[in-house]
Amino acid sequence: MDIARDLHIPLDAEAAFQRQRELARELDLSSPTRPPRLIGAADVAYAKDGSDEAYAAVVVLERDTLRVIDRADWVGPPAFDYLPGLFALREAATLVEAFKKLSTRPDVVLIDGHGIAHPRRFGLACQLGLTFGVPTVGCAKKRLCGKAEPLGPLHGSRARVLDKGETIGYALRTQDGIKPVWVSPGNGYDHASAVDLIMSVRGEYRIPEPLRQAHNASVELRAAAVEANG
DNA sequence: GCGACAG
DNA sequence: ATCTTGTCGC
Repeated sequence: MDIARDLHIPLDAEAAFQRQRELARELDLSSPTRPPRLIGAADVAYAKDGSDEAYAAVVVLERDTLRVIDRADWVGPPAFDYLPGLFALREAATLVEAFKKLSTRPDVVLIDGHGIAHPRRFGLACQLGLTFGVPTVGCAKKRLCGKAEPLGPLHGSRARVLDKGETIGYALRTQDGIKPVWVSPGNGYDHASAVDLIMSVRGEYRIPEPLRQAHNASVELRAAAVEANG
């Protein structure tokens, strides 16, 4: 799967900000044309010691069974230090390499981070959506920007996230009495479809099952590397 | 000027 | 993200 498009994101922070604003205009935020059957998810773990090593994992699950049917990974150094709002500079390249090794083409990929719920409306999920050429949805564990309206205590409760008068995403309760996750379109999705998708694969934990599997895969990848080396 | 700040 | 110490609950 080597259809990765080069977005030409500069490594200079200010130039990268500007490029994010440009690329945000290319996003397709309409509802997906067909219901997804194969759900991908991507996550990255990092070395516990100081070594500059990233462990990227992408998995593909069948939506009906929530079973993993494909996985791919990549290990190597991240290109950039983490900076809020420039998360993709650090994480995107590693996930692209893993994604290219996938033998299956998912209908949508869940990303551990924000989509348009981002200061310049171009979070990691947006960048990967354009790069992969596959629809993406962002599902973050914490808010980056904007303000959420109050939401109910039960699973399925949701509240708009507003930033500068604009709806940029939803806080979504995936389980009763558990902290919400933060859902926003990456590319090829609208708000309502993104929230519906997360609810349809929420599984039994706060983190939706595909992302939980991707997280496990990246952590296991790191464990295997420690096993092999030092 | 003072916080806030995906992973 | 990762580390850290203890605590609460199934």
